[in-house]
Amino acid sequence: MSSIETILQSNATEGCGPLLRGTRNAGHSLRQEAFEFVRAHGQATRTDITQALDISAGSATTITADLIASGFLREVERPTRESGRGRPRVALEVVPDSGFVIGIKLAFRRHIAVLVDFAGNLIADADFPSSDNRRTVDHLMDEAEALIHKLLKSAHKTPSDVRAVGIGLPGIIDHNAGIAVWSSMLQTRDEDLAQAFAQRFDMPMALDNDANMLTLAELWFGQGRAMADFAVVTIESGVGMGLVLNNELYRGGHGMGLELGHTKVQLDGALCRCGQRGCLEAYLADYALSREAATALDHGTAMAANPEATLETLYQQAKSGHTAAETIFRRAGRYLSLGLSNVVQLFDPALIILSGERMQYDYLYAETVLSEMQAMTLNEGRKPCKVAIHAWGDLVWARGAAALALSDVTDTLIGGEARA
Amino acid sequence: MSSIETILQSNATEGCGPLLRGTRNAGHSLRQEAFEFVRAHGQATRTDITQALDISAGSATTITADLIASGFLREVERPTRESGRGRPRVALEVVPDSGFVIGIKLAFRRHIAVLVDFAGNLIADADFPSSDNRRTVDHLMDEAEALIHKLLKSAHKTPSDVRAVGIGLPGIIDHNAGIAVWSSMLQTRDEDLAQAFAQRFDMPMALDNDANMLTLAELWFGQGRAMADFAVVTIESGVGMGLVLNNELYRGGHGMGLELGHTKVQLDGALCRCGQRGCLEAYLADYALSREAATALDHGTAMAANPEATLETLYQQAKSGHTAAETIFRRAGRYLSLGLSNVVQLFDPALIILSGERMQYDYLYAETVLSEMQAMTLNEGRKPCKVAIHAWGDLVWARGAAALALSDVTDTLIGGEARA
DNA sequence: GCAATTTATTTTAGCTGTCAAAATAAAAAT
DNA sequence: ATTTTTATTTTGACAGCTAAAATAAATTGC
Repeated sequence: MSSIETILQSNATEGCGPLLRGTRNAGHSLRQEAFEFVRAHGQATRTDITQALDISAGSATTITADLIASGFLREVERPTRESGRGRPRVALEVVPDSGFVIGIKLAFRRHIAVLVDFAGNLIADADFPSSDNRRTVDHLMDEAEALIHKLLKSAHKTPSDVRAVGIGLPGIIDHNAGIAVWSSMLQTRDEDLAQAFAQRFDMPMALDNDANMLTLAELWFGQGRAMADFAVVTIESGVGMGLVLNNELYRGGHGMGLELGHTKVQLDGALCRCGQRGCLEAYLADYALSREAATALDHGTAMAANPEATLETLYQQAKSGHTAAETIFRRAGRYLSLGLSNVVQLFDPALIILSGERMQYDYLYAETVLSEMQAMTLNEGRKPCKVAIHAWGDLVWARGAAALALSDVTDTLIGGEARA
Repeated sequence: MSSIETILQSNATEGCGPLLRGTRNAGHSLRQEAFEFVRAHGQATRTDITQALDISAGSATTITADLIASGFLREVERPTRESGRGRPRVALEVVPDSGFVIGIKLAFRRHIAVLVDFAGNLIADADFPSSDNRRTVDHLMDEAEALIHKLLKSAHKTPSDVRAVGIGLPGIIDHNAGIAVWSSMLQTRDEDLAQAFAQRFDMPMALDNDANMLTLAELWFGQGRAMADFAVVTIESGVGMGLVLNNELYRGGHGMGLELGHTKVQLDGALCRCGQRGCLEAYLADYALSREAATALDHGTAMAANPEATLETLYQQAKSGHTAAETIFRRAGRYLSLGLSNVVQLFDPALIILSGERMQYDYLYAETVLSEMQAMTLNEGRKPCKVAIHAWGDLVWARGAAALALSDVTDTLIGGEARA
């Protein structure tokens, strides 16, 4: 049995959002818990709620009645099941159009946005061309504005239908403050995007880095839903990581995300974009592979139009037996094993999800890489960490951003004072 | 200004236990919160509680009255302060002898135990000789029993005075299950120590690994008290780490602790005790240094009576300018920098505390090591991570174990149903 | 088809924890 | 001695639950 699991498009069972939140999850009101339980399971009966949240039947009635009155839940028409005696349970579900949120991924090449309803359904998506250059905040906001307009237009919605917006972009992002401390897309640092956004739009906005978006997507729509602790690792232009601890995204002590890519795997090792030496990224990222291509391949072949094409060529060469090209991927694979084993050693997650476009280079996630990783982790009596590969498309990132918006809006709308 | 801070004996201000638990800490009852607030601050007035927990003055009265009636709190006699007009606040404090707990560190060479009262005061300590060999669970329990007897006798207490026991020992420990999955001290694996303990004693027992004990000690009595996220790194026979996230000890996804020592810092690197190559430990731990001593020093000098003596010799040589010996420490130092920078990169804690006996080898924590670590971490706009060195004695470990017992017993006694 | 049985949900009455506001206490200032 | 100030306690009310009784809506067994 392989320990790898490849999932192409996880159109999960039903519902969205973290499952399994063990017993009563402190911090939230019962009202919110109940709502989230129903949303997580797609549909659920009052009795289910009674049992899951460990509350009395009476409370379930009161709370759900309240949520129904507020327009967030409704009873399902069609009968739930046939079997069993006694009064049948009647299922509840989230009213999908009780609210909509937008998730946006800002990136080079193109920006992507999705419109998601309150039940987590994808309603529409849109994209917008993006340059490869650094830009001003103002320019970025122009792009976001155009993207949002395009999205809303295609879905026949107006800005007033949108309850919140989640935005993900690469770089070091202070989620709490809504500040882009540093981003490869911006010309300047410490930009207050929350403020910039608020000046143009009248919707709450949540900001985070792209790796966290992806992790949220896994937590809300993917395999992480049933998992209390897991890590997501992406290899793209850089190496990113997101971490879920106790069903919640962990953003590090200062709320700015984690940097697996700049973890050192070799003293005085390969030169990294960041100027330091021996970073994991310097062995794994696009530029790390393509710069070696120059040495391995003929100059003509190697220096293709752009780095991506170079990489593609290199991959084809390796596939067809070119020894030097093979070696390049081989080493990258070994460093990936090492990096993953370090993650396991330090967090002991139940699952690591490898995600991102570059997962197509199967040299990187071949069975050997995974088994090498297992071999490199001390395994005294622990369950070995599972590894899953998710090769899903570009929309996920934006869906993760939508999840961010969704959880924010749930907190304020369902949990907070303000009731619709 | 140096970023290092050396603390010899932190007889902190007053009180014990985590400070600063931001706003109302979900999960606990208000009653427990209030008790913990008073304990954390040594003493606190009702008004302090009102403000800190953001509750009404009336509630503060009710809750404290209840805790006083239960015998856990009492009013402080001597006036709190002189200044100010109006009715003076009257301070409350934990009744120290409303309960006692025992903390035990089981180790090679000697076991240590401490008796701590409910206010966190150290009442007594005791030790007991221990062999350097693996032993049976039964034998280990014999030793624990003897140690507990000795401790209680010296303090003129009986087992019935003890509300709980915390035990720390090296290895892979499943805290939740109370099982020693693997320990260097035991002959066999997967030993159910919780059960073995319950058969001999009539007190609740909590088990954890030694690095976590040390971390708890920092969280309860040391510098970590005011810190929501921090890491503790120890260099002893191995390299251990404990992590506090959100004011709570993080034990990893499977509750068995983290393994910084077996994090890989070099592909195909130095051979580690665990059988793998390139572990951080293989560059830092006692055995890693002393095995190189054989090469660096004269055979006669190198192979001293025991590894510790060897290490001591090596250190003296390095101090007095022996180049090879210096090189050994130098390299260890650089790998320490690397290991620490990886911790920062992955967890982004506000503070790393270096702890353990071996901190005396100041080559390892010299200013250069620290600055090298800073240089190795990507620092785009983040606050640099502070590093503190704690050179405190052997008792800390046991005090950490006591903290474990204390927090357990607080949960059940103050928070739970059972009221004294 | 009708009563008995079973399971789900709603109603009811009551308890607990918490709050706001008023009352009381204990000091300093005048 | 009186006023002012601040701390604590008392009081009355309410929100959020719960347990238990009542009601609903099926199935099963005659």
